[in-house]
Amino acid sequence: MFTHGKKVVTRMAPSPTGHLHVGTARTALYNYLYAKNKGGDFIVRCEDTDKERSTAAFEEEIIAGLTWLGMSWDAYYRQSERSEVYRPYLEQAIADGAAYRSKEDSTREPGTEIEVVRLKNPNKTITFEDEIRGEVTMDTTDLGDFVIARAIDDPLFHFVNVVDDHEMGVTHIIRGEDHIPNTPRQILIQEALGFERPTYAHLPLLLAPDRSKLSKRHGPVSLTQYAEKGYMPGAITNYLALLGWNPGTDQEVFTLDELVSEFDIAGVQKGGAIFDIEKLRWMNREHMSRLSDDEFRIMVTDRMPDTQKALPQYTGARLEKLAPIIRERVSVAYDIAQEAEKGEYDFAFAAPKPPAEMLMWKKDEHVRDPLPRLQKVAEILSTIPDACTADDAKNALWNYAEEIGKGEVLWPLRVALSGRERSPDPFTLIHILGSAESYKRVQSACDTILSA
RNA sequence: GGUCCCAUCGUCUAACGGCUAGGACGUCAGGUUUUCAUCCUGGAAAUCGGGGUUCGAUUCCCCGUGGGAUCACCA
Repeated sequence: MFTHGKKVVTRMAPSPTGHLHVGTARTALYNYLYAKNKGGDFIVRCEDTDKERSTAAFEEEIIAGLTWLGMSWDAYYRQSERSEVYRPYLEQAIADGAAYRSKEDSTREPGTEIEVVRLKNPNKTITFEDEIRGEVTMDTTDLGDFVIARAIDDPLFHFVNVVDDHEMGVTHIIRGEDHIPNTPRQILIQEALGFERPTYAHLPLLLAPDRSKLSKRHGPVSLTQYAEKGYMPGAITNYLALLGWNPGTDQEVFTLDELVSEFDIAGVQKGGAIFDIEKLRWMNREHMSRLSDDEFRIMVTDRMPDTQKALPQYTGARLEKLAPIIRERVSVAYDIAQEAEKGEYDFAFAAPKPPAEMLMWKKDEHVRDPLPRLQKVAEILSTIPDACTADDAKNALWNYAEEIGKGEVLWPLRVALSGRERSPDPFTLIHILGSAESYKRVQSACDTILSA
């Protein structure tokens, strides 16, 4: 399996200074998929050296988010607990003449003299091979002797990053293309320290619909917000994987395990990709359609608002029969509550009281009195068992509907049962409500017409 | 502004010099034994521009244009 003898190690290095961004989740995913596809290790390294901005809550959110998405790591590090590993490397670099101490006026606190450590820049051109973009060349001269440590025991990002990647045996650095400009200076540090150069792969960025960098002002960008809306983790990893990568086939729906076996860095796109919420919704719908009836029922029960649960005819059994109807009308779990609050499913839990006007089938020029049709329907309803399938109901009513005219019979029936202009078909409604309740509702509609 | 990256339907993408530029989302139209939804079928929709190289460019090269990233004693 390891054709080159060396075990693949990838890492994701988030800094806990903000919510877990979907772009960060995607970077983590690509690292995870690549490592697992190669039978290697995926490690998470929390870059929390910025004491001012790092919080335990954000770190917790990152861990929870990755776990929720189904990713697991082979090692977890926290830079704040590794401060002692950097100093020897820093001292070595100084001893080797690759870096030097420099007393300067602090930029952050003017007037305060500090002793920073600067890298002695050899001022050369760096060329590195990017797995996604090919050869990238940059002149490091304009970087100057850049600062690698604020003090001998306070190393900066680039230095820490390079040392950690080396110490942790990271073989492939897969990260956002916003890190391309950082690469030459990190390579300079590697060379100063005598480290082997890892393989680089810079991912295209996630963009907002206006092609600018995806940020808060474009809508939800934190993973938590999607989780709360009820997006399925498998749908999110699936969508994120396809945003910038393609498997080379027309398959679009994948489980996480399938992604692991199909993933290939060669299929990664170069250009930035717009985060399209509509396609994510479609993807989520695809994943929801693969849920078992039991799984979906649990989701529905969980998302149904209390106002619905308080309705007079609300029962678990009724909800279970309604679930398939809901499934074909929503794309995300959040839609369930949304639709329910709009009253779309009230008919299942409370008897409606449609006005006489609504009971009339108006597609036809000759509007006829729905009363006799409903009376006949009620009569038929009384002959079928309460627990019936939609087909049972259809078989019992179809001949009469055909004889009179389908719209003339089915429209008033459907409105009598649902109280709405638009709803599932009447046979399905009868199945959900039972023929006894259906009978009552039809009778009630007859009363409405009579008293109008 | 300097440096770097990128460029196929509105969006995500396929076609790694060779059929009529394919698929998906969205959209539009028709059908699915009343409405809505689902589902099915069909349609419209793209190679940024200009030069090369070649028998032949979406594809390779150059220039332009456009978009993006980055220029810390943050990460």
